[in-house]
Amino acid sequence: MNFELQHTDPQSKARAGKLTTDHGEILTPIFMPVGTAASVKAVHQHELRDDIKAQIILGNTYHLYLRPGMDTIEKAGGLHKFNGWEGPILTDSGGFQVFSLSGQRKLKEEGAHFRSHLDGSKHLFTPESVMDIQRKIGADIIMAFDECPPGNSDFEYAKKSMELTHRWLDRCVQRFNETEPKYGHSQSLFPIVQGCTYPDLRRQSAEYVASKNCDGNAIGGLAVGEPAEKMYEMIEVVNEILPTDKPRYLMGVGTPQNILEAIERGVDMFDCVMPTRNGRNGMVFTWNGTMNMKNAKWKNDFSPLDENGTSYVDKVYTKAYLRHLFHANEYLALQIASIHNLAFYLQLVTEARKHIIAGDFSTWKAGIIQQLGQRL
RNA sequence: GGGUAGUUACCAGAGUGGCCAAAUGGGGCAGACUGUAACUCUGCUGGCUUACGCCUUCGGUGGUUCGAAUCCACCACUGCCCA
Repeated sequence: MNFELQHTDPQSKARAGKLTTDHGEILTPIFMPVGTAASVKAVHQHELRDDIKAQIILGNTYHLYLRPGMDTIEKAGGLHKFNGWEGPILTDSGGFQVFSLSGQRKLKEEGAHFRSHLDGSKHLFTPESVMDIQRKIGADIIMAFDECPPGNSDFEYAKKSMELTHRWLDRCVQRFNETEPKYGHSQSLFPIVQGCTYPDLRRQSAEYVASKNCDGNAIGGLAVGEPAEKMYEMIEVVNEILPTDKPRYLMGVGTPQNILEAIERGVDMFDCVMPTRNGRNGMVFTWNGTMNMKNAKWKNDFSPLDENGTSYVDKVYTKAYLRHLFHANEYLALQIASIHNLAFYLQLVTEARKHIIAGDFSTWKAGIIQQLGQRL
């Protein structure tokens, strides 16, 4: 994998770059649609590729390990073959599930013991097993196994958690270096900075992560309950330390505003369930703010879903029609909203990239943030 | 014509003397959602009120009772069965 830093915004830390994988190029900053269970929910691959113009999608170690299981993924020839997505894929390590399914897990030095949310069966994830699983899944970018502590963790817990994540990182790197890709294309391991909302811990973690000299670096443990300003502050602290010649991935973030703020602070890659999950729940993102498509106000609004949108769904379907589909509980509602929102998120980062290259990112961003804050 | 069951809020449907402005669904109106246990979850849904609370409701009218959606009488309407 190769990363080329192409432009840096003169007014800020925003960057434009090009990431090259064996499955294709990724122009940054980029948003990566989340496809947890080998599927970006409600969206076909051709829509992702041709309409949304997704350049890379996510999969999830925890979910794929439980179902369909590694046996099936291996027999399929890896995740790319299994789900028919020919572009780059990144897999999350399951560290976040250890956090979000916290009622069912026990953390130990060796790894995380947890129960399946599907059938209650007991499992153990270790840094080594998670590397092995991600070799079998075969994503282009794989993530280190970390602990993601809650945003309101106290310093002592955050410190212990970070140190555990660092020890796990050593083991991930070692296992990664001892093993080979299975399907003829290369894989890169990204380590994850933790440290909660404590600048000292974040610095320490960023130093540690940077010292591993991996192909790219991730910032985890943000947008987990802390105020947005804290998140921005942590991004600034961390990006002072993470190398500029490697891509930086802010995990799980976020709102369009969050993404623009993070781009301005030097982040290159994003993923978030928001466009898809919130879309399925009726929320549509536009340049002028969000719309709750279930609301009565759209009942007889026959204007296009989004006049400024780039997706075909924006012109073909009206607001009134989408509202009707949500009320009628039609599957098409989920598809339209998901496709629109993902296309919007990709348009957002594509526009950001253009303005970084044009050299007026910060000015442009300030205006856009204003518009995005509205509730339509 | 005879018998029988019923009539409860937008709909369906519990409730059969006080704890009932009335369970529960659905529908409706809002809100939430950030490395997806999520086509999910939360709140509201007679009127006035921020709230406490007050007022008007359970087919209609009249009655019994300290007190009625609940008991009685008559009337109206509906379903089913028999002619």
